[in-house]
Amino acid sequence: MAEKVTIATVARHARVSRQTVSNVLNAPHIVREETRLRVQDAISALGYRANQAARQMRTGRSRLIAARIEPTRDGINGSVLDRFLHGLTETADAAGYRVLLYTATDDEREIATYGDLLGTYELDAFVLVGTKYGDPRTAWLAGRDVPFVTFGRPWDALDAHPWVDVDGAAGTAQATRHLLAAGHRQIAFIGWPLGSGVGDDRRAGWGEALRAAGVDPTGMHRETEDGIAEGERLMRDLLVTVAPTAVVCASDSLALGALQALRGIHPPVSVIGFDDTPVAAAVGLASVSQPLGEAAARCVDLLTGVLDGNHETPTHVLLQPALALRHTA
Amino acid sequence: MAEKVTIATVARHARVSRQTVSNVLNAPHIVREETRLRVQDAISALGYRANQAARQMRTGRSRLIAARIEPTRDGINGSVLDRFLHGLTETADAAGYRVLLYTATDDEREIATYGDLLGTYELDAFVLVGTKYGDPRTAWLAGRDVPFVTFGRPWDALDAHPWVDVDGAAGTAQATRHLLAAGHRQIAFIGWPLGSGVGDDRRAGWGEALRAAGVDPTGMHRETEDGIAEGERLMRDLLVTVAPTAVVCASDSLALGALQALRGIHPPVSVIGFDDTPVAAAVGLASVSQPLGEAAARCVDLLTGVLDGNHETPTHVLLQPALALRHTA
DNA sequence: TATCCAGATTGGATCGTTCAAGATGGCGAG
DNA sequence: CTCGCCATCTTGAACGATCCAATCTGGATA
Repeated sequence: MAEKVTIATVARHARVSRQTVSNVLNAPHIVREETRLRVQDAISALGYRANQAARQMRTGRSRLIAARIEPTRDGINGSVLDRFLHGLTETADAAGYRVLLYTATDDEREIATYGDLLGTYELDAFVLVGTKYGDPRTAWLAGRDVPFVTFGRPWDALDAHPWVDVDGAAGTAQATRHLLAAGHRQIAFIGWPLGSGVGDDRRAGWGEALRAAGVDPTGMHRETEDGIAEGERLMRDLLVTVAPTAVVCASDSLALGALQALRGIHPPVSVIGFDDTPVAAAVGLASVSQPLGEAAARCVDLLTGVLDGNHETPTHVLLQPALALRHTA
Repeated sequence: MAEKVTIATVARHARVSRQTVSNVLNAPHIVREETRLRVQDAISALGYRANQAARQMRTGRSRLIAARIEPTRDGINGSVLDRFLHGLTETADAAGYRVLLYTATDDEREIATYGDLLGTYELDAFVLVGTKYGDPRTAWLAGRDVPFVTFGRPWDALDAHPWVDVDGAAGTAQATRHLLAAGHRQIAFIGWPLGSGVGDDRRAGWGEALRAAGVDPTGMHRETEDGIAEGERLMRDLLVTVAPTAVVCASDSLALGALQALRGIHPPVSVIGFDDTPVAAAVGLASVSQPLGEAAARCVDLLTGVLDGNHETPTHVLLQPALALRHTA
């Protein structure tokens, strides 16, 4: 087993002091070029890597970002988080940060976990996915000046903290316009109960697109909890009440349910889902696709901006989704 | 902002020395009960949390486990990793460890990342998902005595390192027996090219179950890369060549392809997939379900066993899958 | 030649914890 | 009574990096 290589080893090898090596790493511009090159040679020759624990003790920064991983609930939307996390890990890595996972069963426990992570690991920042009205987690973090970014807008106070989000209304509007352009006029919407920021946003995009085209959306939407069975139930209801020729859904789960309700129906009713999950791709369901890798990258950008004390960076980023067209639309 | 609470703060508050506080935390049995309680009161009164960086500097252990997160390839199987990671995070947490994510595009880079993570963060252990014949990653880790566990057997040397796996052969055998019991005799198999450990295992389970029932599996299987389109193609081929009444697939992707090829075919052909992904649940595809949470928990068990120097724990765990029956079988 | 200054380099202190070794006090055996 | 032992607790040093202040160096200036 090779001896442990510390900054002192490098210093001896390059015939300089520890501090000079440290300067080469943290403030290269104040070291004479000749010396700098000698030190860098020694670093690569010895395979030196700065010990993060020691560095952290002095600087108080861990270069660690925390992200929550949830049990996949209905299972379909799980892959959204999966892809987001992948992007986050990749971008954070490039920025010199690592992603630490945590789980929690409820808000209270999650906040307790924050305290634990901050106290023991001195985490630099948090990334929260999905926030709700009056979220106690963001309030707790903000109250302690802990840097964090949310993927998802804080619907009740847009300037409360940095966030990255995808413009859901634009997505459903785009889907609706696509259906309008295909000649549809009876375009229904299946979404989530009133009062959820994301759900209301997606419904609003559909309604506005219809009104802009001179079509009255009144009575053409239905609300329920997420899930395939629920989607199927509401689609059956729509069929007998308003007989739409197309439907836009707030999620792929709902859209899949709708598809099942529409099996065998003629003429075929167009369906567009939301999230472009693998399930959608698998069954050929058209869906609104969120740029998750881009969203993750922007989260890291915002965080590094805050962490490096760069207050000029924007604190809100709203990305545009794309429509993934498949044979259901 | 409250002052930073260190072990010295606690020591003063409880009127003992630093070392006694440390002993209460790490070796409670050598501290007199009265003293121990006084210290514990001080700890909770002050909200003290041991600083991991300082601890790590002294002990050389980070209480960090690394796991790789991959971009979801065909998208369907991504959720498998997702669920595994969730279980890993949860169980590791309970054992006092945290999960750190990393990504890498190829083996060489992944190994470079190992060096980085070990050198900079002094990671305690790695969890690898999926290994292949002659995997350079496990060889590298083993060569440096880095503790690690794989989820998936090392097919070429079962005793090379600790692993947890799910008995794929048992899963396909169970699926096949279910079909046999339903009266099928013409049961085909769609799997992956010969030479992959996992693929060969799953095919073997199917073949053995058939032979055990006195049915000759010769000519009843087809091989291809994973994917929905490929599954569809091979199913069409099977239909015209051997006309099976049921088919077992090595993955849900292949099974979904098979389902598409079978749409409208009468009498219906039964299909059973593998992995019980959300897609399977969504479309009603019967599938072999892996106990992913259990697998993750066992991985953590094995790792803590190795890390705590407990060499009596078993080093291999083979879990049994369950059959999730749905309307396709 | 002496002085000064900016830039480069040096040694010591420090972060919070655990390890190793030493101090204290009570109790039983010789 | 004294010694040694055990249980318990305390003290000093170390982990590996960065920060701080002091020192060194070489060239320009008086």
